[in-house]
Amino acid sequence: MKKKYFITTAIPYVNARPHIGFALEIIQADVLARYHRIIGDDVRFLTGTDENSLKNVQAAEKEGISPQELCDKNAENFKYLKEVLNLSFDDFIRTTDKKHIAGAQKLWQACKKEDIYKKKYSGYYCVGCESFYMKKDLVDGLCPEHKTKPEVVKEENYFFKLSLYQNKLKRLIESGELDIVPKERKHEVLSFIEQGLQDFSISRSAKRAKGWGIPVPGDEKQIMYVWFDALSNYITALDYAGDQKLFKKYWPADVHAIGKGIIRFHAVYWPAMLLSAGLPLPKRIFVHGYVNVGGEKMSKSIGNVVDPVEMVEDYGTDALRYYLLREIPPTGDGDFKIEHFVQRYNADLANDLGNLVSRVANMVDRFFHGNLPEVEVETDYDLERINLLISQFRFNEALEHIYKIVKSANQCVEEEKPWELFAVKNIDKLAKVLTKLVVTIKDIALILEPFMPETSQEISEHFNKKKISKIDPLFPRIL
RNA sequence: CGCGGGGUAGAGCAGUGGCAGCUCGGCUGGCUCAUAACCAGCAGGUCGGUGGUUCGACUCCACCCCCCGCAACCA
Repeated sequence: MKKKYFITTAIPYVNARPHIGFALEIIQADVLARYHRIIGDDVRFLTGTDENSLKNVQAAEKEGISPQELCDKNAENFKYLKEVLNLSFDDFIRTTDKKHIAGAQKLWQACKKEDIYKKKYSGYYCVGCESFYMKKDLVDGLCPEHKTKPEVVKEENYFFKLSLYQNKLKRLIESGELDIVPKERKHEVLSFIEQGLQDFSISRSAKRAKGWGIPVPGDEKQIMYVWFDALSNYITALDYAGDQKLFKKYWPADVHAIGKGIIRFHAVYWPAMLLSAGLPLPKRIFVHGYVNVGGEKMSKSIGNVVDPVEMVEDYGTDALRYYLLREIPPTGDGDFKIEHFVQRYNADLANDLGNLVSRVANMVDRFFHGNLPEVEVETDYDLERINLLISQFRFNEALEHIYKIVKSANQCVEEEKPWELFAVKNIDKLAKVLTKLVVTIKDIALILEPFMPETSQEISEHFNKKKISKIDPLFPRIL
């Protein structure tokens, strides 16, 4: 019986194009998914889009189309990442999908009756922003965006009794039953819980949401708070509201991959919702950091948003995958700089790996006309170590380790000097040396598969041919 | 005292109670199979500051300074 492995990413809003930060998240998840398939697990890898936001209504109005049309159009930008980034996700959930809407409502109803209650709420509401502000966020009592005086709006919403779950959540997280990686994030969540959990609003008035969103079951004047809606995607995608075949097979999630900005929703709200509904909790939450650009936070107003699609058009999928996985620390913040990208590309991909492959292919071609005699060789590198690092989410270190093997292969060429062996006609030794190099390259290709699937396949195919010919540069240098 | 992360070579980053390390860049050699690639070596650091624990602190503790996120709908 195969072990199942269910991994998810967060579902981003569709009102902006995918940026490099989300690319990091989904690529990390892809590495895990691919790795677990290789070790024989029954993998399901889910991603999708969060579409029930008021912003979509506003943007659609501007373009003169319906919110659904806008979402349909924008969701394509995210689905398209599958080709652009060579991702292996099996399912793509949209929060406007029928099965999602039904599932979110089912989850709402599955929550304990006493956990959901109505409460009057008042706040400062800016008509321009169509959102509430806390008093402390106002500038001289005015909306920071529109500089207008917000209305004091009183509204009755549904609340979730999060406070009830404080101790239970603390216990589950402390014990690691709900594991949060890395430890710093776990401590952060625990310290947040210890400060005391407040009940949170899980609905808003349908009028204020302009009717866009998932209606609260039994009360069409209210729609669900987007987080209640969005979080449920992890089970609605598994047909939680349908035949539950997938749900029974794959839930609970083995890993939720998320960014540090939404950890509270995943580590506190979501488990509490599941507890209330009597459903199993995810096993692990993997929290990555943010990708800054040139030392600054990526933002539209600064205009420094990096588009992964453009990067791939310019440099290729595997180059981007490699850079993000190697250069950005898996759980800390990283800095994206095109100069560093070029440096990594030239040094690691072109000079070390690409050139190794070229020189070895060329020597086999030149010295043996592509036909290596069969010889036994031994290798001495530790591939298990790399698997361990991947399973611990240490992608950068795993790649570093792989590159030690690449480096040692290049050293081996220098030490053995195959061209000299050829010159003195020491063919036995020459065959051994080149065979060892070919075996090493094939192993490198295999172990690289989760990180750079296309490159891995290209190398494997070339070196598994009966006749090994010269090969075109895998990564031409960027000048 | 709101929460969290960080300060190590020119740049980017690892790191561990016991000689400070990696990559890039710079310099010097070697090699010619290869994508002007590869290999060896050299230069470059008071490991943010102060105090403490210790035979010994970059590492542990305390305090301080500086940078960066978050502070309840941003991956």
